[in-house]
Amino acid sequence: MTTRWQEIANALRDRIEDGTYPAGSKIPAIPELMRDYDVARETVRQAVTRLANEGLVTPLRGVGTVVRDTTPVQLGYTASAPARTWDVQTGEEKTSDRVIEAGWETADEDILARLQLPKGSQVVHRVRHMTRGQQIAQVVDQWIPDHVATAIANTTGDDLADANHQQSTDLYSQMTAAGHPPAWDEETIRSRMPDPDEVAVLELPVGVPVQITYRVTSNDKDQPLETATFVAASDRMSQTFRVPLHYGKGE
Amino acid sequence: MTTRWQEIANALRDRIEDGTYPAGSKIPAIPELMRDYDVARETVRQAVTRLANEGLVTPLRGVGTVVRDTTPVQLGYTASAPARTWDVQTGEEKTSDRVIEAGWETADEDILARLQLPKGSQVVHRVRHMTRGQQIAQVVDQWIPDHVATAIANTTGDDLADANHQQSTDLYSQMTAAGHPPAWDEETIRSRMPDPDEVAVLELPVGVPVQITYRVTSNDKDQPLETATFVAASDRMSQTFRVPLHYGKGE
DNA sequence: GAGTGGTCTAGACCACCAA
DNA sequence: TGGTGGTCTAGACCACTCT
Repeated sequence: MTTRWQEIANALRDRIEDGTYPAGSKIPAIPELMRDYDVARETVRQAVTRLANEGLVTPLRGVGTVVRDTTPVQLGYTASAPARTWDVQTGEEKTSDRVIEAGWETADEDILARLQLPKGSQVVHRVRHMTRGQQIAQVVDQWIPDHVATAIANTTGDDLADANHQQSTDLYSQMTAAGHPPAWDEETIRSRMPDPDEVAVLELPVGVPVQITYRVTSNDKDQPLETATFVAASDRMSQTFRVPLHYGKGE
Repeated sequence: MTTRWQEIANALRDRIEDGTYPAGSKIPAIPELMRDYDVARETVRQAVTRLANEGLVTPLRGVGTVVRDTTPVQLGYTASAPARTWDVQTGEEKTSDRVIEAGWETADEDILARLQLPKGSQVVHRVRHMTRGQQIAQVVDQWIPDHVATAIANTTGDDLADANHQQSTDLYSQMTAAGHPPAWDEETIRSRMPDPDEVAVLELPVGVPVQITYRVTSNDKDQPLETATFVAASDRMSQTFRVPLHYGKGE
């Protein structure tokens, strides 16, 4: 059984996918769809809302319902991509990475587990915003254990817990300088629909999920040096990994 | 300005998050919410629909609107996790990996680019379903160039283009046996809302995005041996990568 | 059968944008 | 000012589940 609003949604989706309504154009206005399909306003709205939740269109008050550009981000299949890249799609937009908040805090249970620290441990907590163009593409929560942050402060003079003290060099280099070179990290990726806070910060359109990355960075003795949680707008970010395999060499 | 339905959605979300309505329980029925907030039926439905689209609840006809278990999948922060794992969350459920379709086809533009093949090249195309428990967790589309598939057929006798010919050994081992050992792969991950087909195949609840992985596997001369597109239900799958870093050793 | 959610209507009012 | 989408109502009927 397909309902009335599903019929309408399917018909509109077909026309979006076959190019009848190309990206940037508008689908017919609600009153027009009401006449076309001889249904009530709310029925049309149900259909349009569905398409919005699929990420296909963005309704704009006073303007119309415009078709979004959902071009797959999968451009740039160069075999030599770096381990972690921004999307190639939009080319030369300006990117930045700013520390918004920083300070000491008592780590909660989750962070303690990730960093393998005893209960009550102090850590440096930093919040970073990574932007591309005018929009925030990614929010990063980062935690660094006491002894690592202190070592960096003593060696390089950089106070990680001070948001105004902008570090020019990246954290991994600072760790290395402080005698804690990172050897590997482990990244776990999942995605889900955003909560209202995330919608606000990332300025997410309806129907765009967030991609979450949990990272733990460790040294060559498998001792955690840092952990971070990345929350990325999935229409602005993708991640690429290069994974070494071990075949044909005695395995 | 917060609208009436947003108020209701926010109130319900708060109670879900603070544990008043724990996972598996039901939020109040629509008629009850109508009385509580003194609004019309559609207004309540709007609020509930929103929560469903956020992935927090699943309305069930004849039953009620139940709170979904959104426990983060981030369990198992063992520093020694394998490069690619199923979620640890649900423990010992049975998993399977079945070839649903297989055959030769002329590769389209996208696949040609990934495999660095000339126009008109023939490839083996396989569709696999990876299930956990009763549900399909992941759909895999896989393409293998002519010369690799032929080499495997000649060496091992396994016909990749035959869905009924179930291979017991995995593809990477078959490649290695056929003289094409894979050296590394590159995986690009993004996520988006599912289209209706994906909703049907993966039996996705409302509000659950799909996580897409594009993989290209290459040999030590950077020649592509295989490419695949994974479409995973993001509430059933997460991916973990272990990334080697290069600090403190002359860099 | 009683209770749940799902669809749909006809009409109203509001917020927003562009000419 | 006229057209766009967004919210809300009061009521109806339907599909489904459980007892």
